[in-house]
Amino acid sequence: MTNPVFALVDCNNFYASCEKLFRPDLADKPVVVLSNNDGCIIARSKEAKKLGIKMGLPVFQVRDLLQKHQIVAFSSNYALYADMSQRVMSTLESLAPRVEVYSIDEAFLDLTGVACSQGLTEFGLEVRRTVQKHIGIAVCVGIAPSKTLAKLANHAAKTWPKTGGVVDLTRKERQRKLLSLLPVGEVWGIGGKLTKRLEQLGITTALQLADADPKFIRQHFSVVVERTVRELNGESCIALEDVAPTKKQIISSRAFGERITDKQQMREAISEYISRACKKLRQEQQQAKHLTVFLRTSPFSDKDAPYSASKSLELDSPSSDTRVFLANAMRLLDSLWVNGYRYAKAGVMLADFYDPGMYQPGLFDEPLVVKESDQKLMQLMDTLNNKHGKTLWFASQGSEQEWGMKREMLSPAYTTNWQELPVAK
DNA sequence: TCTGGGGTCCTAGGACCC
DNA sequence: TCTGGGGTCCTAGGACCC
Repeated sequence: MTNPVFALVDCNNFYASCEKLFRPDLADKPVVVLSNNDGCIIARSKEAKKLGIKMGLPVFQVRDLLQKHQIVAFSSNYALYADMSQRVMSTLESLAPRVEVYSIDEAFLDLTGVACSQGLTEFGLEVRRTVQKHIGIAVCVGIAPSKTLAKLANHAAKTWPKTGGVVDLTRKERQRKLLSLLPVGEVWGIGGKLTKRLEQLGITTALQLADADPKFIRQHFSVVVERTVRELNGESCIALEDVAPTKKQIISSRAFGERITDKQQMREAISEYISRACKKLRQEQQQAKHLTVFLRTSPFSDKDAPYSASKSLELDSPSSDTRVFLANAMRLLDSLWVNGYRYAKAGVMLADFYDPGMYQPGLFDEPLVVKESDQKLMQLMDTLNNKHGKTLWFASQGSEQEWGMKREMLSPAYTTNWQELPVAK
C-alpha cells in the first residue's frame, strides 16, 4: 500500500481578495471585511494585517485605526464569496483526482499515488499558477502524509514568503524542524483551552505534542487529541471525505440590526429564519422532525437584563414544509417570549433528519399522508426565489424587516446579478 | 451606542433496564 | 443495620473548526 499524501490548498485572505478582485484601484491598499451587521473584522488583506488590525475585533474598537490608515471596509458579501469559491474548487477538481471541499476557502487534495514526474513541490506550484490564472486568487499549498501536517505545511507556506507559497512536508526531518518552530496552539484541533492545559503540562511546541505519549494524552484529554498526536507523527487518521456527508442540523440565526422589543417584529424574524432553514433543508433533500427556537439579549451588555432561552419540539412526522415549521415555531415563540427585554439575537434549528419516504411511523401513529400539492408549492417557491431573488414569501416574514441586519458597506453582486456586473470603461 | 454565523464531535452524567 | 453492577440511550455542555 502506498503512503497517503494530502495537499491543503487555502486561499490567501479570501474575502478580502474577492473584494479586491473587482476593485483594482485597491490592489495594494489595506482592506477589511466585516461580519454580519458590520459587527467585527472577519478578514484582512495583508496590508491591513501589517497595520496591526486583529482578527475578530469589534469594529467600534478599531474605528480610529481604520480611519487613521484609510483602511477600506466592506460588509460581508457571501453571494460573491460563495460564487468565487465554487470557481476555485472546480479548478482544483480539474487538477487532482479527489478533492474534499473543507471550507469556503480551503480544500484537501488526495495526491496519494499521483504520478508526479516533476515532484510534489512542482505540483503545488502548478496549482498556485493555475488558480491565479483562472480566478485571480492567490493560494498557498501544504503537502504532507496527514491532514494535520498538511495544515501545518500550509501555515508555513503562508508565513514564510521565501517558500514560494508551497511547502512539501513529506520528509520526516522537515516535519520535525517545522514542528519545533511552531507553538502548540497552531496545530489544527488545538484551540485556546487545550493550549492552556497543554502548557500547564509543559507542552508548548508542536514538536513536544508530537513526542508526547498517545496514551498519556488520551488519559488527560480525549481521543481527538490523541488522534492529533498520531497525525503529527505522520500517521494518517483523518481520511479524505470527497463526498460531503449529509448534514445533521441546519441553523438559521442572526443578530438584529436594531434591538427587538416588539413581539410582532420577533415573529417576523423567526418566520424569516424558518423559511431560510426550510429552504436549505429542501436543498439537502431532507426532512426534519426536530425544531428548536431560541432568543437572547446581548451577552456583552451589562446594563441590559440578561435573558436567553430556547425550546424544542418534535413533529409527529418529518417534514420539509415551511408552513408546518412556521406554525410550530410561532407556538414555541409564544412560550419563550417575555416582554420587557431588549432582544439582540434569535434563531431556529432543524435536526433529526430523514430521507423523504424513509420514516417509519410508530405502530399506532396516523399513517403518513404527503400531499403532492404541498410539495409542488414548496418547489415552486424555491424555484421562483432562486431565479428572481426573493419574490415569494410568507406574510409572517413581514415586508419591511426593520430588524434586519446592517450592511452599510456592501459591494455589488459582481458575479451573481446581471444588474451589478462590473463595467469595463 | 456598536461584539458573526454555521457547523461537528466528544464527554459526563442521569435515566432506565435487567 | 446492611440496598449491586453493568449496560445502553439520551441530552446538555464544552471544545473545536472556518
